[in-house]
Amino acid sequence: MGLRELKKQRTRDLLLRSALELFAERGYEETTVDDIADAADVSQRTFFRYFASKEDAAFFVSRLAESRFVEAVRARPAGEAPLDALRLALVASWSTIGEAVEQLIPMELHLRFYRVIESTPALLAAHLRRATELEEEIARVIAAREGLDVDADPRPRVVVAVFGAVMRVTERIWSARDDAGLAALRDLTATYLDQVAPALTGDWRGPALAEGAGPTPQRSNET
Amino acid sequence: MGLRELKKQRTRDLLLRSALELFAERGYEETTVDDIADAADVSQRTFFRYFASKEDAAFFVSRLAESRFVEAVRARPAGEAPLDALRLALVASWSTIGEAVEQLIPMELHLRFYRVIESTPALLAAHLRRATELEEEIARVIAAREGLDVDADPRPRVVVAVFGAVMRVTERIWSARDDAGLAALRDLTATYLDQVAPALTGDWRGPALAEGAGPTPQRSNET
DNA sequence: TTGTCAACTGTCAGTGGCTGTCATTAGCCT
DNA sequence: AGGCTAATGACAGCCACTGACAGTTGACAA
Repeated sequence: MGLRELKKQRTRDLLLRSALELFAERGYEETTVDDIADAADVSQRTFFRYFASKEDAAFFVSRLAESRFVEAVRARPAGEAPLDALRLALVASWSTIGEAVEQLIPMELHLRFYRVIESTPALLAAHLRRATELEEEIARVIAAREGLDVDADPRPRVVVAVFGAVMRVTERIWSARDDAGLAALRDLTATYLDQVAPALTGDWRGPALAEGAGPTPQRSNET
Repeated sequence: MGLRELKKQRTRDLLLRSALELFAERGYEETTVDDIADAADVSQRTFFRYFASKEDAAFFVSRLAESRFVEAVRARPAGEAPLDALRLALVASWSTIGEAVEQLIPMELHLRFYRVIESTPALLAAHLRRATELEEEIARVIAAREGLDVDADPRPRVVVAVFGAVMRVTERIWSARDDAGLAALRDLTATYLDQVAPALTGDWRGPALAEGAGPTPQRSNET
């Protein structure tokens, strides 16, 4: 790799890290692109040569994680039921995603920024839009697995949408908690996914399975 | 009502109508706030005194519709299962929403603008964020119905999230079709809601119920 | 090594969304 | 009629973002 290439990568990395640190410290809206550029010792114009927008920088890490998850879904054996495949892909990609993130920035910073996303309307909106795009991509993967046409059969999009909805509820609850660590997110995800069937049943007198503000890890070590 | 009050209402109405018409005609991003203000013969500053943002004007009508839906959910008899209550509230509020919208702008314009939302990333993002806020509100209503605590029991948020997810998939598909009328949306909604259970089942060899690009109204007149 | 090309960067100017300020206008009330 | 106050317009300024142009620096061949 040439010197030029190396410098470029260093600049992008520095910009990314500076951006996320500033976002996590003082907030997204309170951080101007000029601030980020100054922190990385480049001009504002240069920032926009590396990132299409302020938002683009904010979701750079998420993009990586998402692509890993899609790969994991693709790698699932054909026999599994769609919803199982999604859940197992999530479990399987967990560590892979962790490594990929850590290659760019400390995981601690990523988690801290995740809470900024949830508490910043503009970022949350962008996050949700990106999530639906992801869902469309995954719906096509699921449809392909089952030999179906996404436009002819509603089910692929519906399962993926349901799965995604539960994931988002989980993220939301998790980010509002005090123990917003990786383990807590994994446990919460499992708990909420377990609630899909009970929640859709008319009979809510079934097991309530209280799992809320308190730190009540239900299941772990599923890797 | 005084003259002042009347003039204010007229101005807001004119601004709203001008905005939506311009959005529908030439696109959201292609329309500047100055354009809207000019069309309504006021200054740009005045536009921002009536609407907090360009986006705020875009979702003014949606806000009305959503509040009607929430009311409808609240009005559902306590005996119904949560998912049924949501679906029936939707059916029940259909006409009420229509009237409320028509009071502000022609329904045709509203439907046309709906497609602009889906095709404009910034608007779609805002729409999704607003949708999750709505879901939180409805989750609390559902929880109250069942005598549960939203933070202690995951199920209220999960059902609502699932319902919302299906609604959004429906909107998306609907807006991409040629016959994007009210009746088509109603039919599509019913079709997709019917697919929740089948989609979550592992067995996808069941009834495929092909309903896609083609104009294939499945059920109507459920009012 | 050196000269040339292409890539990278900084500077500057400009647009659009949005806000604060202040003077002016116009409805309201006595 | 005249004073009070809400509504408005005009102006200045911030921030995200973009296009244009010029200067700098790595890459590569002679």
